[in-house]
Amino acid sequence: MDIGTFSALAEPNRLRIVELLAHGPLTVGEIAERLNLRQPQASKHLRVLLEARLVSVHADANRRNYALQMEPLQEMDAWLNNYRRIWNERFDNLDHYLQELQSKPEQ
Amino acid sequence: MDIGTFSALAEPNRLRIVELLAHGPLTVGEIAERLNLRQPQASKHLRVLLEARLVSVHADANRRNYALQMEPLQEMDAWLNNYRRIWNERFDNLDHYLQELQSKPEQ
DNA sequence: AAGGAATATTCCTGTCAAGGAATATTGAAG
DNA sequence: CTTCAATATTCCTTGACAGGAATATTCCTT
Repeated sequence: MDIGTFSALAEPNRLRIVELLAHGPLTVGEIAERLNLRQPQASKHLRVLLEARLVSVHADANRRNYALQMEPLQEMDAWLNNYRRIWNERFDNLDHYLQELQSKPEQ
Repeated sequence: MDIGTFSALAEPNRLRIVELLAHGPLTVGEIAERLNLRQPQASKHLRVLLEARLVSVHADANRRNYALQMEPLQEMDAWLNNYRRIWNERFDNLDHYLQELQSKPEQ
């Protein structure tokens, strides 16, 4: 698991940017406006997200369109797989326990 | 999505602690030993993980057993759901594209 | 060529977090 | 009650990072 992903998402404004870009690519100005950020800060946060490969840029003349990149999130997803096993096991144990209760209803 | 989870995991040693605890609860000393950390740093990192609810403690006399807690990871999992939709869509699009190619093999 | 819009970068400052070293706490055993 | 083992906490220093303000860059328009 690449820690850069966690670091990038550990900042409130950057997390909001990611969630905003989930609905489609946006320009720096649009992001700054919707999140009530000053333009330089928006740029800086986007730079960090870019280095974490969480977004990509596509220059369109004066403007720059930032789009969400799924790879780091997919990596997170894959990383979580190890833990899903664990919490499923625990759930299974609970399940077995409940079935035990069912099979001996009045004890 | 709780940012505290990302912040806690954004530190290499803490991520390693979490991955270590995936195999079962451990004591502070065991964690420090296996990760080549000094005991105070291990304690401090565990404190952060505790505040992020990523681990729980169970005092056993002199020792303290730390165990992984799944809730924050499950929350991450739920948060990722929004994005799984997106990358599945894109995969579907690619899929359609490949089928188009198949239906017009020699063009 | 000049001006303006969109964006990036730089400099500065304050805050926060991490590691090292030392020390405090807690519990068990003699 | 003293000692020792396991763990937590404190103090200190250093480095990273975020925001503000100002400035640089790039590209379009006229």
